[in-house]
Amino acid sequence: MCFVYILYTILMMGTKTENRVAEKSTAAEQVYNALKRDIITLQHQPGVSLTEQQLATLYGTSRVPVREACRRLGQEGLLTGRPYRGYSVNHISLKEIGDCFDLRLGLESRALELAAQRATAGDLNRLSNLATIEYTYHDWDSYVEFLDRNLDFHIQLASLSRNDRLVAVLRDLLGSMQRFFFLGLDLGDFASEMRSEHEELVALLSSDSPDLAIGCLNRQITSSRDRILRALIEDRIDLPIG
Amino acid sequence: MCFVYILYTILMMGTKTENRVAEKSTAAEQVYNALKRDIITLQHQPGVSLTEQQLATLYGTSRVPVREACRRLGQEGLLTGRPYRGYSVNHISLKEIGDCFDLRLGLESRALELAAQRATAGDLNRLSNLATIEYTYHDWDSYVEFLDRNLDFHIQLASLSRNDRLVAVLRDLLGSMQRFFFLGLDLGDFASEMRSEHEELVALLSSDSPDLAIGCLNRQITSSRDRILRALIEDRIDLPIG
DNA sequence: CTATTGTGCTTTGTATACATTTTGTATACA
DNA sequence: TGTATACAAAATGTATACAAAGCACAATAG
Repeated sequence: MCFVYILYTILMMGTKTENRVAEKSTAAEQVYNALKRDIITLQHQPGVSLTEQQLATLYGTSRVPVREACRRLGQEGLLTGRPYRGYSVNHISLKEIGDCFDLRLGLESRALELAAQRATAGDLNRLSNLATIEYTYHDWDSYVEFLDRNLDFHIQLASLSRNDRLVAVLRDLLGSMQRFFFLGLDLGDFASEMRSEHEELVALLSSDSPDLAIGCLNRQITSSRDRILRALIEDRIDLPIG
Repeated sequence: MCFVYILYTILMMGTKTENRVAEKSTAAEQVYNALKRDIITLQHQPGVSLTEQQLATLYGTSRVPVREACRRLGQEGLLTGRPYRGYSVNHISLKEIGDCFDLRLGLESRALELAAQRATAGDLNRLSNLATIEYTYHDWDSYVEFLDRNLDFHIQLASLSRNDRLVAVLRDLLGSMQRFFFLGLDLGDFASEMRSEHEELVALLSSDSPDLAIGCLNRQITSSRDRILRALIEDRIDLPIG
């Protein structure tokens, strides 16, 4: 291994990853958040066409902030915009679900590998506070918040890798994957199964068993994917294949 | 393994990954390309401040297309924009180089793993055509084109995974990493060392040795990182650490 | 002398008017 | 009847004018 990289590795032990500050809400930011939420919760269903003017009146602003929001969401994989022809909400295909989970596996595995090398005891303590998530059955708002906290846990876990770039990519990916959980599934089952997984993961990390933790995470992500796929099939929810 | 995923896997064997069509050049697209090129080649040096108006006059257009280009480049990690305060070209720190290479390792490893399962003989033939890259020593234009083709090779290799999402992320990442090669290094050495690596990789893939191929790729990426880090140190190029 | 507040300048944020492109439709012609 | 062309409608792409926000610096009160 290159001696420079050893130096680099040592330096990284001490660096702090920047915590994203809450940015002040500009109109473009608000439209971005609202539109993203509405797409994720399927208020705008996959495949429907959206025009800038339409969204502008819907969210009470002009076309410019809408435009910016649409471009961002386009890059995150929730929208597709064709020049001079407007936007359409991306379809959720079986292929896309598989692609996203494959990518997620790669990213989170790598992040956890790095996190095991770099995380401190204090980091793990702070993380364990996020691990336990309350959830009341069949309450929609509660479920939305549960998903938010679940996302946050995975982001914070990845942040222990101290790799800002990786975390940024993962944040976008997990954000757009939230949509999968709103496909008309029986949501209760998911939450109850996912609850204990976080604690298991933190425990393995705390006991300094990186390989076990990575295996555990892989099993969890894989089973999450399979839960979704199985539920889709069993509930006979029609999705495009490719 | 979930039975549904087995079905999914079989289906994926036959799917074709969409080839990105060359989009017609709108002004925003042109500014994006020009600005990206100028940042990568360090015409705009790391750390300098840029204003929308300044860029608009520089590239001969109005602020709107410039704005869009800046937002895209911001999301790709080349620029940082602070609200009401303009943009600045991101610094290249040792930490960022390390972060990017770590992420790249994770992404390309995963892609190659999938590619080994899914690629056909025809795919590998087509790829091997891209593997050999001509390069004339100490010719700047030639070196730029060499880097472009090197990028293309890695993108096409990753495309064999049939995972569009992964490819999109990798494309952005590798694009912003191009900048590392323009830090005033002796470029000739890099090119000559990198040339044979592609062929070795394709050969291992063709001989159906996925594990060897992944190991080979990992060594190549790691040594590429170390070449850059070592050259930076030896040439005494001052970079921020964190 | 220090801290705070106000003022002005710079730059982005937003709205709106206009240009350009795409696509569908109607019509003329073979 | 089929095809090609011209035109109209709808949407984004671009430019510009104005509003809002941040920051530096000076003036002022303590």
